[in-house]
Amino acid sequence: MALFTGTFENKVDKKGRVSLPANYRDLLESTINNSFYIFPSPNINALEACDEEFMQRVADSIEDQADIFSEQEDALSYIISNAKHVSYDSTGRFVLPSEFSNFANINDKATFVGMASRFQIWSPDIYALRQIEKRNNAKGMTLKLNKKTVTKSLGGDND
Amino acid sequence: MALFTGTFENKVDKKGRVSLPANYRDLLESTINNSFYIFPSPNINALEACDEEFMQRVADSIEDQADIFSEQEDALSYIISNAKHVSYDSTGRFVLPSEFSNFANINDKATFVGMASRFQIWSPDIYALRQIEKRNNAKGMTLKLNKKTVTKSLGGDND
DNA sequence: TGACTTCCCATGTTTTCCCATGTTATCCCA
DNA sequence: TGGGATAACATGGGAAAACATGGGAAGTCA
Repeated sequence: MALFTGTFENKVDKKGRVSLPANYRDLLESTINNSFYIFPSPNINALEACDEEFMQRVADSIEDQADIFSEQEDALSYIISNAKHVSYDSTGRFVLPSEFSNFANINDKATFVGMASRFQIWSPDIYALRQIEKRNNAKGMTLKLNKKTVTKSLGGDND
Repeated sequence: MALFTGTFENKVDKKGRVSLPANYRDLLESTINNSFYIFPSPNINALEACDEEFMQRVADSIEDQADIFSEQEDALSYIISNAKHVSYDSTGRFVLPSEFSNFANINDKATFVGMASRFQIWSPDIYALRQIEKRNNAKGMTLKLNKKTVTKSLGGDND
């Protein structure tokens, strides 16, 4: 699975085109048609983006975890139904749909934020504020690392 | 998993290039593209670096400990979001991104410090001070080693 | 036909790659 | 074990490639 890391700021031109950061493109290169998915975040004032594999996990989670017609299903299907499948051209640019840039208050610049198996797209101003918060939170917070020898291979894993 | 040990001081040239200590390179040689990850430490005035396996552990741990799209997840993602994937060339050098050298007050020299499964990158001056502190703290301390024959927790693979 | 979208080419900047050099560490043989 | 030969390493600098970005032509849809 892709491992999106780092933060990048790119320009949005008058046509709504943005360069997808080059190393994100590398992580997506296995995908068909140089494409990925964008959807508005359920919780925050930003966009989320992911590859096909991740989106499939979301879809599978609906079937496995959520009772049909439940609120959980609502939340997950919100993602599915609002996700746009976009592809980037030979120069690495994609068109950020206007309803998405409106949603996330993105004007002439966009900040890409790696979130491991997916990434976010923010208005740089809004993200700058969030980043400070994030660092402050990170200071106090402890993350217990999983045991070593992560058994990706065993299929039936142990949690 | 890699075992980074020792301390090394290398020069940062005007292009921001630094030689990764040769024995660190050996430890990373199995990685794709001779690459590793750098991120600002959440707690100290230095940079942290690790291989892909370690970063994947961080990602997996977050996924296990926090719900997706949650506040908790967002805070824990500080490392991932700020980690840059860098690779070193055939002469063993990588480019230290300027935002990182600024963060860690690194100018023309950098100190590499092995920390077992990862390593740190310091401003030599700051590290020298910190080193004295560290030794003073260590003086009175007793340390209990793990049992020998490190059990790989999952009983799974030894490679 | 007009508005919008996609593709292609152009450009300046940044980054990466390649070759060169001096120094240090390692090897080898007497 | 001494000392020269050889290889490994850290470092400099220039050339080539990659990248982000702008603009226009061609294509598409209603």
